[in-house]
Amino acid sequence: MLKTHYCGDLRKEHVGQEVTVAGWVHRRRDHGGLIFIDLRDRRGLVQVVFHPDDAPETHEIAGDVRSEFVLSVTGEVAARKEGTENSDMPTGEIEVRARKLEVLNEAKTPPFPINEETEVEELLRLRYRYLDLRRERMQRNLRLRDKTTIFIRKFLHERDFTEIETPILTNSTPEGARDYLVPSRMQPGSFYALPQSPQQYKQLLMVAGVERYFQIARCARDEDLRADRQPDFTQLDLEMSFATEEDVLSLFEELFSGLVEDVRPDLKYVSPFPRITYEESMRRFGTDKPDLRYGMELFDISDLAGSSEFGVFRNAVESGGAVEGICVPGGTEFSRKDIDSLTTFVQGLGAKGLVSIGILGQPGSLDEEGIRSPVAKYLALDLVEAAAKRSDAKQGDLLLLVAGEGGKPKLEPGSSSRVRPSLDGLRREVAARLKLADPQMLHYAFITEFPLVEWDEDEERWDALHHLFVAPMEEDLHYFETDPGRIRSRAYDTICNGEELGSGSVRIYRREMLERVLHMLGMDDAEAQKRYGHMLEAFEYGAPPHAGFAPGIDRIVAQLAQEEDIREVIAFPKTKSGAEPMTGAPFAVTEEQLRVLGISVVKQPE
RNA sequence: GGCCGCGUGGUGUAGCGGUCUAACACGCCACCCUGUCAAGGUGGAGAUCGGCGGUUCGAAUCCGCUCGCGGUCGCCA
Repeated sequence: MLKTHYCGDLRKEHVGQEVTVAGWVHRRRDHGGLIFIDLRDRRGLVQVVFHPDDAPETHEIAGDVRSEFVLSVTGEVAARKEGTENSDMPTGEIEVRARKLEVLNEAKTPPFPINEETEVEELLRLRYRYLDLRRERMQRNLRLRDKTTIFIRKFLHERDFTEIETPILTNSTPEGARDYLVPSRMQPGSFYALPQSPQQYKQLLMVAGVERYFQIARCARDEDLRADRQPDFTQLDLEMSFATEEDVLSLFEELFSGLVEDVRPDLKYVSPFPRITYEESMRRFGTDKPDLRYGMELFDISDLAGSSEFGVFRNAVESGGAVEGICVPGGTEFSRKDIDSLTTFVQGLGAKGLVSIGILGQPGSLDEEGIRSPVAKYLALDLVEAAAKRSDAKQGDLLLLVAGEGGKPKLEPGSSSRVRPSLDGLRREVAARLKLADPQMLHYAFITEFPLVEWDEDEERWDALHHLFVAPMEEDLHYFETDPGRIRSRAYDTICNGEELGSGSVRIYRREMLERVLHMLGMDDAEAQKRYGHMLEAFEYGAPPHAGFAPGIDRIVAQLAQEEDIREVIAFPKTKSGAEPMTGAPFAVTEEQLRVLGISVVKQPE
């Protein structure tokens, strides 16, 4: 090695030793005579001093050194003089008195500061990702990610799981997200797909008798991106034979708890993890991934609003819609402008509007003076009292209500199916404005009993909500022919702080059941055989009951790192348009490359 | 694909119709400086305001289109 010690490791005990350290120039302080250089490596910073009297030539070289130069410095570790110690640095009690300095490489002035945590435009950071990753925050995140995967592997190996790799070049998934396709040269016109998840392989590993499998698996889905979605991402893929929901959920509760204690012992988490059914979650929070760090649960006054004088409410209910709301603690403090902006906000989510009712008086004995609302004159006092009671409103709280009409298309503003999504968004927005969520808290929970299928309006057929291999709940099997939308599945999600971390289920492991589901989704035998023949066949050879789970590593690490965006915990992420600004991917291929593959590119019509 | 936001020296921001010959901080360059640690001091270079078009006597500032980035809805089994 070109160094004997890491910069950040030097301490008082090294005083008197001659060491060679190597790293990057973090900062230089040139006093004309004395020169100080903070040298940085992966372990931290150490101050190097260049005395003109100690080594004049070395001192002279140090004068020409600039930020991010790569140096090798040999010298003696010395205790700092009385009064010049720096208690802010772990190495602050000592310094290296440079005897010899070698410039291993020079560096241009970086396009953004490496030595401080300034916000820099993300595109620029990605273009120079190798410099961005040199910064402390990114180094910390990369290490945290490493600690996370180390923990997971150790935890699962201790429980007798086997890590098994599955193919990167695989088959297209007929259902689900859009595939990334890879052309086959040897079979022109045929394509591989990158895995959206190793779902089928892991079930086949169960048939193979592995019993306990996991993989830290790379996956790819060609869909539009978000702060929590990258085109290629990593998930912890896991499957267990002879397991029930309880086995999987308790395993993951233990895993997540242990993980927090191992890598972020300074953060809090809830124990035990709440388990909430899908139906309950939708009713209480309007979403299947609620942020449980604060209250403001939804309340429903549809039953009362139907007889209201207020046309917006009455029409909503009479058309089969709903009137629901949340209660903002202390919300009467909101200004007219605050409420206007919240109205605009929910309209963006498909609500027709927002009705606000400030509770100025004491609930239970409200009079006209006791409520403040733009539509006060249409609202009967007993309706407001009832709403206040259901939401447990106190004096000073603000009720925010959204009404939606039934029978409208799902996405049309004012549709009843926009009520809960709007209130979910509103709840998050208000919580963010009032800072209701404890940033030190990781509020994990499990959501269970998802519906098995949902109606696809465009294709006019039932579609698997999760995927095809989710086992339906035994007691709902009779709905298969009568009311598929009511079939509950044995699927579950893990959520944390309002984000979905991953999902899983008890699987179908019998041919008949898979066929039954495929038929319900409108697939005939020939089609089923063509697409899922290998699964149907495998299930005929003694497939054991099994269940699995697949949480996203990127999201888990982002939360542990307290980052809002998974790009902050991915070494080389892509922009929203799927580009990778450093390498320039994706790129235009040559005619020759296309010819070999038997592909011709059609210009997109304008 | 829809909607919303942003795009000003190397970086982060200010300016939002004329006095902008574009300001501030950091960085950069030069000189001074032997105990600093976001060192200090003095001086200096550096942007025509993402691009195109329009409105106007006059545009960084207003409008349209476009590109890029981001957020969100659709989408993401």
